Amino acid sequence: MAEDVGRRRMQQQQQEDERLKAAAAAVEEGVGKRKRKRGRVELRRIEDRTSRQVRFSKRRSGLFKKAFELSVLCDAEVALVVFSPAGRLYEFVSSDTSVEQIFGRCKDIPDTVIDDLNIAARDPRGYCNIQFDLNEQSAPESVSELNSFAQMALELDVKEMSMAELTRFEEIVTEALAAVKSIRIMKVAELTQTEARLKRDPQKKGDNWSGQESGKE
Amino acid sequence: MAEDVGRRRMQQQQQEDERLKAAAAAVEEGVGKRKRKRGRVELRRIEDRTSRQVRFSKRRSGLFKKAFELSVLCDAEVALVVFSPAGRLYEFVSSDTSVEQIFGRCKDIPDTVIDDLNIAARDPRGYCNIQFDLNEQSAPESVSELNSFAQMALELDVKEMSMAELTRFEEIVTEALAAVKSIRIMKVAELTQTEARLKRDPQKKGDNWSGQESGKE
DNA sequence: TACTAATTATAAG
DNA sequence: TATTATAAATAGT
Repeated sequence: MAEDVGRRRMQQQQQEDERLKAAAAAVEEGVGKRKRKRGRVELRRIEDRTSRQVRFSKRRSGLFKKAFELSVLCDAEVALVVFSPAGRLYEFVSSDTSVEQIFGRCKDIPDTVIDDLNIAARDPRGYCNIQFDLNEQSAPESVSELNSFAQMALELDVKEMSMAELTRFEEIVTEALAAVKSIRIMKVAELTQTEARLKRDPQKKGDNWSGQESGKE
Repeated sequence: MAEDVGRRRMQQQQQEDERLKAAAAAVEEGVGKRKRKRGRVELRRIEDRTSRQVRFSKRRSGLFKKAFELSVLCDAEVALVVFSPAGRLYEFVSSDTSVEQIFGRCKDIPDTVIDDLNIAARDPRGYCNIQFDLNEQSAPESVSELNSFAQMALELDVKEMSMAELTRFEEIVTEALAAVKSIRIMKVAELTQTEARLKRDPQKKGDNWSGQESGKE
């Protein structure tokens, strides 16, 4: 209604006003300390080490979560590899394919589009058979932690480890433990949900996507 | 302070109330069409093709943007590959490296597949370097536990585990952690002895585990 | 780590 | 594609 519209405009106006006020205040202050507004960031490398670390952690979580959601919601295959500035590896792969396999498929496909962000889109032509059984219901972060562990477990020889390495390894096992715990917790949640679902739809028994394409929607 | 807390709770309560109101209103309306609230999504595959396509497009953009930002802000190396449900390939790589190069750093493990929830190897025996024959004579119980863990990590499919198995696995990881700790402690003792010896015969070797960052990321 | 204030992302239209 | 109400992510504490 008119009232609604009016209120909306007011809210927007309010926000705009705030910005202007803040800007004006900043100018009037004439101070060089530009306390950046919350939530906003300049898109450039964060110089402060600690700050960078913290943001890396937060944004990494967010990124992996998004990747996971995309894979589930849209039935897409996603492979994500991130090296922290410290060189730690985090990875996520949506299907049961290996990272090698997914990345390997890129080689044979010619570039079609490349935009300004270094994002390339290619037309696979013959590679359209995407059939997977998504089972993932878990947190990507935990998963990548677990992967880090697995990788180290494979690469390292414990008896030859230096103290630093051993200490690091201990950290990783700690992380792995956390990861397993979180996976188990989510499993519990999952089972709880399933239980609830079964009460409503006693027929559907799980998220089994295979051969469900022509079903009722 | 109590006021603060109270206010916070009130805000939360308010949000909750809104949801409940909306829900109640919907029910009272007696309309069967449950209009999902804007912005919210259930984390499951979108059945409707068109809708799925649209969301894929939007979310893909968001994901790539996030990946880009992470790489710039946090100086991280990022490689992202996405196959749309239609089979089209999108990729992003930070820096000037290629996808293959970035990924190459992950796969020093021959014949081994590690993906997000699958921790598996075709022939673990040949590649698992974790051998605790360090002190054959006095091999503590924890060591064999750790071997068991490594074995399981290689052989088991975490996402397929039942609750019981997952719980057991968690126990084992816990034990593994204890094992690593004890090994490290032994190492400390060992180094202490060595140190004393080195005082007469100085020949130190540095063990630089580059990229040491305290804590988690 | 948790919280709050803002910014962003995004589902529906 | 643009709009907008909501939900999420997240910068700064």
